[in-house]
Amino acid sequence: MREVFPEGARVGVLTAQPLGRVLDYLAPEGGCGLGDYVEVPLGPRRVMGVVWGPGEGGFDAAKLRRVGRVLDAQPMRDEMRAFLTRAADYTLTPLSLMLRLATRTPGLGEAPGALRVYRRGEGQPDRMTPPRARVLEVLEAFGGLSFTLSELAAEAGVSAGVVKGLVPSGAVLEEDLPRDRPYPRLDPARPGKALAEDQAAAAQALCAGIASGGYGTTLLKGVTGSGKTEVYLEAVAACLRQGRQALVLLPEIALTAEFLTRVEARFGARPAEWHSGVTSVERRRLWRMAGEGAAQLVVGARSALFLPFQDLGLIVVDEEHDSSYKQEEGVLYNARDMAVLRASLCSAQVVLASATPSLESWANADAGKYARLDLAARFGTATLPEMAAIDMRAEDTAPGRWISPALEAEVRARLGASRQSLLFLNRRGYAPLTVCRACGHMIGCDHCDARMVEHRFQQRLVCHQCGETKPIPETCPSCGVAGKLAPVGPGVERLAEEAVALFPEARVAVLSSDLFGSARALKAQIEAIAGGEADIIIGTQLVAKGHNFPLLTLVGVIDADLGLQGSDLRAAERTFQLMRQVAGRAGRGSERGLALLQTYQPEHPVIRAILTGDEEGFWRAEAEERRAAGVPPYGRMAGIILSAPEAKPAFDLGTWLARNDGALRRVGAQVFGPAPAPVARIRGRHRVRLLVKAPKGVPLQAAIAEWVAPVKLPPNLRLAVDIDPQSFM
DNA sequence: AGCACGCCGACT
DNA sequence: GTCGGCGTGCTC
Repeated sequence: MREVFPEGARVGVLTAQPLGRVLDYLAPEGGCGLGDYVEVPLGPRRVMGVVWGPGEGGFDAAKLRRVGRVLDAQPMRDEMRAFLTRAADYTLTPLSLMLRLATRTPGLGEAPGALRVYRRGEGQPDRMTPPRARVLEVLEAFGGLSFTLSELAAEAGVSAGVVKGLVPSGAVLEEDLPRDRPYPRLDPARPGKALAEDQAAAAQALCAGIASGGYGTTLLKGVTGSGKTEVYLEAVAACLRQGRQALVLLPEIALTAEFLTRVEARFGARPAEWHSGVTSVERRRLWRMAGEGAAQLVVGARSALFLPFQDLGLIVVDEEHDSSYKQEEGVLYNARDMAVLRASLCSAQVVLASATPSLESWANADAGKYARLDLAARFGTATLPEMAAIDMRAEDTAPGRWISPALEAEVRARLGASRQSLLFLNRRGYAPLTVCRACGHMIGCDHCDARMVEHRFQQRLVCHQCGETKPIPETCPSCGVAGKLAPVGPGVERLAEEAVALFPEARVAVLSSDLFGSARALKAQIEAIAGGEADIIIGTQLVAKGHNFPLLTLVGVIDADLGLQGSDLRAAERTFQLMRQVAGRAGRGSERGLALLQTYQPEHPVIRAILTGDEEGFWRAEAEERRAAGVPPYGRMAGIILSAPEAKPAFDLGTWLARNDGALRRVGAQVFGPAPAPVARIRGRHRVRLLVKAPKGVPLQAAIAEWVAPVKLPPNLRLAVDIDPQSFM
C-alpha cells in the first residue's frame, strides 16, 4: 500500500528547482501520499513538486510551510522514482533536472476541461479572401482533423480572427472536445502479416520474453527488408494482450508516417505519438493517459522514456545505434541505455532493433548480457546491393566537380531506364567553406569556433553550430577586397547544381532537413519522390533512415571518406553503419541495386569492410582495437566540459582539476587534458574539455562526483559531466 | 530556476 | 536626489 502522510505530518518534496535536495513541508488538509504531485509555496512563488518521502527533519519546525494542494493526477509510482534516481546517479545529473524531464507537460495539474477545436464544415463563406482560402486549404489537406484555434491560425499563417470569421457561415465548425480523451483501443488479436520461418522463430522468442513477465534485453539484428518491424510488432501484440503498455522509440520522429500506418494496419488504430512537434494539448493528454494505462502503445522520440507509464511491459528501441538517442544538451543521457535501466526496474522487455547495431550492443550480446536474434534477408526483397569503390585518384574529375565520370555513367544508364539514383553527401548547404581568394581568409562564425556554411537556397551563411546566419558578404571582412570570396567544397545544394548541369533532362530533388519548413512538407516530398517524381535524389543522412524508394537502384556516395576524418573513437563504426544504411536504399524492389563509394582511400580497412560486407569480421576487429585501447565498450569514459565567456577561467579550473585528481586515481581512472574542446567556442562561450578514462567496472560516477565536489563554480563558469560521451565534439 | 535584496552610475 | 544595472544569496 502506498505510504500516506496525515495532515500536518512532515513530508519531503522534490521540486524541479535546482536546489540539490528535497525540501520539508507539512502535509495539507486531507493528507497526501507518497508520489503525489503537489503544489508547494517556495519563497514568493508556488511551484510543482512530488512527495518524495517522509520529511528529513533538521529544519526549523516553526518555518515549515504547508503543501498547497495535491494535483489531480496519478501519483508517481515507486518504479518511476527509482528510475529517476538511478538515471540521475548514472548521468551525474541533479535529480531536479530529471524530474523536470518527467514533468515537462503543460497544465499537468489542471482539471480536464473542454477543448475548443475547429474543423471543416459543409458551408461556404459568403466572401472568399486569400487568408480564408488558406484556412480552408489547411483543413482540407488534413481531412477531418480538428485543430485548436492557435494551431490552425499558425498553420494557415493567418490571425485567429480569420478562423472565427469563418464560423458563422458554417465553413468552419467550432466544437468542444472533452480533453484527455482516451486513445482508441488497439486490437492485438488482429492477425499480423504472415511471417517467414526465421521471423516467426524470432517473434516467438520475443513473445516468450514478454510471457516471462520479467526483465530482459534482446538485440534484434536484421538488414533493411528483413522484416524487423513485423517481428517486434508481434512482441508489442503479446505485450498488449497481457494488458501491459508498450513503447516504441524511433530516432527521427519526422519519419514515422509510414510507421504509424503500419501500426494502424496491424492493430486497427493509431498509437499515441510523442515528440517535440506534438501540440501541448496532445502532450497533456498523452501524459495523463500513459499514467492511467489508457495509452496502450506510445510511439515517440527519446523523451517518451520519461512518460509516467502505469505498467510498461516492452520498450523497443528501433535503429538502436542511431546517435540521436544521445541527448547532447541539458541532461546528457542515452535513451538506449536509459531504456534498459527503466525496463530492468519495471520488469519489462527491451528490444534493440538495428541493421547495424552499435558496438556496445554487439559486445553486450557477445558477452551474453543481451539475447541476440538475427533475421535473414527475405525472399522477394533484394539483398544488399552490389558494392564497389570508385577510386577517385584514378578518376578524371574536373576541379569544382564531385561526380566522377564512372558515377556519371551509371546515373545516365538509370535515366534511360526510368530508375532512380541517389547521390549521398552528408553535408547540408551549398559549400562548407567560403574563402577569400585575395587574402586566404575563411569566414567563420562570430560566436563559435566554426566555419560558416553557405546556404544558397537561403542566400545566407549559416553556422551549423549555433544556427547564427548572416548575409553572404560582397567584400572580404578581413582584407576588404571585393569579388574575391569563393565557395569551397560541396554541400548538397551545390551537388544538385552539378547534377542539373550534367543531366539537364533529369528531374533532380534535394532532401535535406533545412530545406523544408515543416516535417509535413518534408514527408510529402519524400512520398512524392518514392512515387517516382524525381530521377535523381540528392540527400544528406536524412535519406539513410528507413525510407522505401522502390524505383531506386543506384546509390552513389560522393565522399565515403568524410566520416573517417577526425579523431572520434566511433568514426569507423559510424561510417560503417551509415554506408551500409545508405547502400541499403538501393534495390528494395525486386531488382538488385548498386552502391558506389567514391573514395581516395579504397584500401582503408573500413572502406574494405563496407565493400566486402564482412560484418562480423569488422565488428570483431573493431572490438579488438577498442579492447586493446581500453575504450568503450571495454573501458569507461566521461567528458568534462568547462565553459565560460572567457577561455582563461575555464582553462584554469581544468588545470586545477587535472592536478587534483586523487579521487580518480584511487579507482584507477586517468584524466587527460585540459584541452580546447573540438569546437572550442559555441555561442560565444569558450569550451575546455577533460577526458576521464577508467577500466570497466570501477565506480566511475562516484569518483567523478568526489573529484568535482570541491569546485565552487563562479557565476557564468559552467561544468558539465558527460558520462559515456558519444560525440567527441 | 526565479525572485528579492543591495550597492554603484546616468537621468528628471 | 531617484531609477535601474545585474552580482549574490535564499527558497522548507
